Amino acid sequence: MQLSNSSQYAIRILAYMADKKDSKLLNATELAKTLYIPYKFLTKIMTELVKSGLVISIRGRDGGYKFEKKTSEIMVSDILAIFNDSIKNEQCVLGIGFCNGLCKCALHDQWVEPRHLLQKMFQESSLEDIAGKGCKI
Amino acid sequence: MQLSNSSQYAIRILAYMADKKDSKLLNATELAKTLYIPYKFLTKIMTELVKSGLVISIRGRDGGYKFEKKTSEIMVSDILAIFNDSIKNEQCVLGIGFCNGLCKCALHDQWVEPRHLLQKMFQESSLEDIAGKGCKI
DNA sequence: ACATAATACTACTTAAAGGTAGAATTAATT
DNA sequence: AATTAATTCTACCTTTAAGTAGTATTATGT
Repeated sequence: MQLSNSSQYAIRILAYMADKKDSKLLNATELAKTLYIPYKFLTKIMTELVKSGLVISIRGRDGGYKFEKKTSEIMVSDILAIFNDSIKNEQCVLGIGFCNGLCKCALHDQWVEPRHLLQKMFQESSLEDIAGKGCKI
Repeated sequence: MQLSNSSQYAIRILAYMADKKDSKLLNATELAKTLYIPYKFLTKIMTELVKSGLVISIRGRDGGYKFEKKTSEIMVSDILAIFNDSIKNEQCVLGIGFCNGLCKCALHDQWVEPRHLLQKMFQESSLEDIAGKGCKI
């Protein structure tokens, strides 16, 4: 019952970047060291974030990453979507095919509220909101 | 963001068994067919449940499984514990080492309430409560 | 032009979850 | 005693997530 490592890392990276958004560019080496994320894995994740249009990359010497969009416009749920970690309404806690009003799983009724709260949490938290909150590690 | 297959299967199996608890014994073949769970994987899971003391197995002809404890005394959280799927208080949504009051992750404050609701859901749902609710598949 | 320092790409390796196969064991019925 | 139908054990296979390695590409500064 947890997010994938990629999602966790991505949120931590972007929250850190949001905190430091005054600085022009942040490069992979610095991010990896600061956040204790394996360098090669981090660059893989960053490339995903670039392809998804959340951040821009500048290659070559003095290059690095910066946001493409405003941090107030990037929600945590947007990040989860990139790594197929979204919590969908149809998602059944017991993994049965169709879990809705007609045919619902044994835990369906209990699951509705926590799921909704999770969705709300991810959909309503922007990077601006969470920037610089708490520790990095 | 979901339970392991083993946990999902185990809950579905036990909820079904709780529903049919009038019948003396339920065997793996019937459970696998009814619940559309791969037979061999189901027996593997059942053996875990036996070892954990939730159910008793009777070997040999006319054998099968039945509950060791009352279904009102088995909570969903007990099942999750068997498959290392419990939601713990220390569990950080962003996977950082120590996420508490002193050093907390960027999403810590938002995570507290959903996590608590999830824990509550699992800790307060007994097999008796969820027996026979909804569909099986 | 060249050296340097950065990202991007391709491919591979490792670890864990998910699932399968087959033989061994057990117990009831005949 | 033999047959049958059930669980259990050991070992393996498959798939996916996680992580690594090496090279190619790009752009800056000298």
